[in-house]
Amino acid sequence: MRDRPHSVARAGRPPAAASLDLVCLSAERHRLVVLVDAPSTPRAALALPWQALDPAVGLDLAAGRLARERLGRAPAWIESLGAFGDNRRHPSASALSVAYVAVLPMGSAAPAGMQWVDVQALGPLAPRQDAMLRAAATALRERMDLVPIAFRMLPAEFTLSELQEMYELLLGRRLHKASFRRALQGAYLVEPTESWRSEGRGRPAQLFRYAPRRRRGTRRSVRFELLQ
Amino acid sequence: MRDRPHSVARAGRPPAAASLDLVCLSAERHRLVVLVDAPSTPRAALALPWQALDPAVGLDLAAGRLARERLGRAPAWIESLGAFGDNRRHPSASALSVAYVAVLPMGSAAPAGMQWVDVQALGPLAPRQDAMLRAAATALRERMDLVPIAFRMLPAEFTLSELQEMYELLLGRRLHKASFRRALQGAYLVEPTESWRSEGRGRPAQLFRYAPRRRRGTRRSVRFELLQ
DNA sequence: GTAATTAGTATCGCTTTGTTACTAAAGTCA
DNA sequence: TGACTTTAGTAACAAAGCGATACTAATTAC
Repeated sequence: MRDRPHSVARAGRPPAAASLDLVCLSAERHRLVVLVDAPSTPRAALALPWQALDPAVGLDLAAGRLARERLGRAPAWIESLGAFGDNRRHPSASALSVAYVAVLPMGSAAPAGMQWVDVQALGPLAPRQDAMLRAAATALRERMDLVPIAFRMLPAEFTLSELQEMYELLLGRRLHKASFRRALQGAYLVEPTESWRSEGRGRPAQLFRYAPRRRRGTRRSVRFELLQ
Repeated sequence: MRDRPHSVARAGRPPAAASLDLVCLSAERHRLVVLVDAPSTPRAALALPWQALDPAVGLDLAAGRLARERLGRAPAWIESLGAFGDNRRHPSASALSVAYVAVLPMGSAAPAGMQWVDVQALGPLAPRQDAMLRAAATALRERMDLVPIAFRMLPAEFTLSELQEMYELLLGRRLHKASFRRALQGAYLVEPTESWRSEGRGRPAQLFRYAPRRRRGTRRSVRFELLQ
């Protein structure tokens, strides 16, 4: 077994001052999945990938490196999730953790030594990492209006039904097909490709790609209905 | 001069592993203001309030205490802003900082030894604290749809014109009076009081208070227009 | 008194949105 | 082959939302 960062704490050396954790999310068959280290024994506790925080390296840079190292590729999107340190246990035994949230397109294979796990049916996670996971899921939902997260969780070419299903997965509710497409068209965010995909039964679907175009900034009224 | 947390670094002792910083925002005459330590000399650099992070205390708890200590009262709203550590200088000389953002109602007096400063016309701030301030202003704008931030930046009783001006200040654009009030009424967020306020010229305005009522969850369509 | 100023509302027309219903193109199965 | 099912995609209508203009109301300034 390779010498993983875990061993810093496991070996009994003084725990690092802080850890850097990665919540990497993706989708699989209408389920939100998170990337965890494959447990060495079937009953071992699961853990999000993490490493000791190197004070000499900037956070964004260190998080990007951690992601590329563990994923074998750059994530489709990564952003700071925040600091976590409310006395909840963490595999590093550190008092403080800095977490980043990242996404991969659905269907990405799990890197060696890791696996995708349904966030709904997730085994025991250290309490602080559990808080990170819940914060990450909330962050995806709250930021998908501002950042093209749903598009990043799809392959480069996708059908509009896949896009709508991704939105439904992240929002946790059903959307209306005609309204969804009308709003999407009005936003000039996608462009059609020449390809069509036939997926078993039914009419083939046209493939689109994310290609946002400059459009008139139509600032809308204030939304009060999400408050409280 | 009292022994401020600053002296931890200034005295030449080993810098703390991390700092805990507070970006406390409020409003003054259509300007967003931030609370800074009053400089000892007129040309000294300004600094956001901060202290060395105690690893034994949870982050939310420590931030709440720091706020109450420095403000002399609990803030009207406080929330984690994130971790900052990208090699930018910080008064603590620490490699890592955890920041919280808080708001006080407009018109709150600055505590002793501190002052409100217009965020637009702000003197030199340590680069990392400058990044926190910009992140805090962005966080207010992006989260005011989900959290009643504008209401927390007003006194308990306020006029609808004051509320609209607060929204305009945070959003950075003008809003339409009739539309604003129609949307507000439809959301059942405020209730009128018996009081009216006469503010110099013009017709007196009725005072309202924030009193959100249970309302039918009218989930709306997806917003694509803020993307990219 | 009249004018100016701010608060608050009514109404109109346009846009956005939800719904129902439709057409299109594929597979399934008798 | 042809009826049925399934999924993709669109049309059309009604209802709701929204922006603009214009109005009334209550106060101060003169």
